[in-house]
Amino acid sequence: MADKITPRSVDYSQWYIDIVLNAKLADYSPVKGCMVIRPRGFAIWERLRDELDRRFKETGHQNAYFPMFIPMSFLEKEAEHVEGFSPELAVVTHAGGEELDEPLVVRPTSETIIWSKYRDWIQSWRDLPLLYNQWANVVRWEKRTRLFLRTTEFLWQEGHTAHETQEEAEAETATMLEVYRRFAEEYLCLPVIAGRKSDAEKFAGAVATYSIEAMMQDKKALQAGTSHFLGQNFAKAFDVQFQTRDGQLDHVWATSWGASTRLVGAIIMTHSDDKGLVLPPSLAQEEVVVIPIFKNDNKATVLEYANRVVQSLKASGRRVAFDTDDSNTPGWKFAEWEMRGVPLRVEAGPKDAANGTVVMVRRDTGEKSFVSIDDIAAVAATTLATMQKDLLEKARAFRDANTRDVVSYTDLLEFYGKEKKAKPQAAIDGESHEGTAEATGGYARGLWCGSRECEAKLKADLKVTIRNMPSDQQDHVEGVCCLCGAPARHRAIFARSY
RNA sequence: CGGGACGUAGCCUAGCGGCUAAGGCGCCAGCUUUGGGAGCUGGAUAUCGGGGGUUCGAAUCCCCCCGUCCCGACCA
Repeated sequence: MADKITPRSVDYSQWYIDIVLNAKLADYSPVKGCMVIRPRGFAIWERLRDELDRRFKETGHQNAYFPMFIPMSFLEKEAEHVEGFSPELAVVTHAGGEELDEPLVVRPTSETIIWSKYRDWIQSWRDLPLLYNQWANVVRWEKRTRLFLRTTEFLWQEGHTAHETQEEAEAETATMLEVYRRFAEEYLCLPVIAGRKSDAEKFAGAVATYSIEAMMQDKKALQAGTSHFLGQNFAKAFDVQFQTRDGQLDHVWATSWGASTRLVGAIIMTHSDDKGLVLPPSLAQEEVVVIPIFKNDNKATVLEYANRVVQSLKASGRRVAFDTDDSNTPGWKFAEWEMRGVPLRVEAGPKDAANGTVVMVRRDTGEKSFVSIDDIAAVAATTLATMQKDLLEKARAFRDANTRDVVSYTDLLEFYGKEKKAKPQAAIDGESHEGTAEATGGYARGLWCGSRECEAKLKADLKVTIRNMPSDQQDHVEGVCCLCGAPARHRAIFARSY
């Protein structure tokens, strides 16, 4: 098998690609910009999806499915929406051997087709709220793609809700942002900052966009989920009116919210190391791999012993892989299962069989311990629970260590380094490509006046953007904008981003 | 969409105008081994990314196209 994982310190982008490919999570496709998700990668998505779906249902949402083909004219009904998406649309012009009367857009998102139906389904305040979600694929023709992080076609869920009042819709937007925040932290071990996007970064057609932002190991930010307050924009575009409690007609208030297979990329980039994938136990296809270590003369004994270990773990509800292959050495298997990101490795050899113990090794820390076979199930359970907490805390500590408060433009310049680019080690060694952006900076937290000009200047000078304005940090915004010195209106998180 | 690098077996690489395209890893068979990526023997696998051109002769030189990666522009 491949043992080629480029160290992060040499080339972070290549490290990420090496992990995705070598851990067999995904592969390239014959169509540019698309990806094939392989079983080990899809298993992560499935677990993530099932848990998120559970949380949606817990908060009162139902699943539905809308078609992937959308009449071009639908998109054109909301001006900002079509303007935002038109550069990345895939359009079907021919079907059934004939040219279509009206081109069909392959959905880049489903607001328009969904609102065209909401118009039929909503008449009275008694029909509200409408809380629907769909799991689907969408297509956005991207110029520059990266496995999981930005692909032409990707999988996601999109929630679309309709409400009686503005307050109710805004509350829904906040509720779903909180669902994402908790899900990211509890289940994916991704510490995130929840907040509102600047106008420049908001969704095409939204009144306000909120996001959760995670920090990758190269200190760049990655948007891991979004929740939009759409106001009455789509209701007006699709003429969705309802009869209010006092007999008036009013347009409904809307939200939409989504998270995608990009989350898989975020998980890989947050937790993994130079040996391969590291996964939160919650997401791992197998939580434990049991590796028997035998010689020909003790093979039967060891396998029987190891099988007892496997049965004990399975009986306690663990997802277990049992690697009985006899053509590879234990060392090879250790490396292989580490690359695959299995959280716990249990080694059972002749010495262990004699002592009634096993060797247990944590993937995240490499820590080894000897455990009695009688305790294996209990110890595995507590160790996995600990790992789930530790991964979050490790990521949080990394983020906090790379977050700095800034008060002036000078601070920002110093933090991010003006146009600073480092040659990767490969280039220094005389090989290959131009420099990749050095892992400088991180999150800068500072005050902002709210002007588009300041934001644009920062992006032009340093490629740094406002990630969001943290919802829980908008009290006591007193002082001046760290960019222009005008009175500040918001506290913002700045970063380079994916 | 612009700039750069690359494309030879599943993967990595050699060959850079001349005979039957070479090696390592992996794969298959057998033997042997197994506590951190074992060893021996035998075997299979290449329209040299695709098309066109130059030439007596092209993996090798030229043109066009396609793809991947990196940088930029664009973008959630």
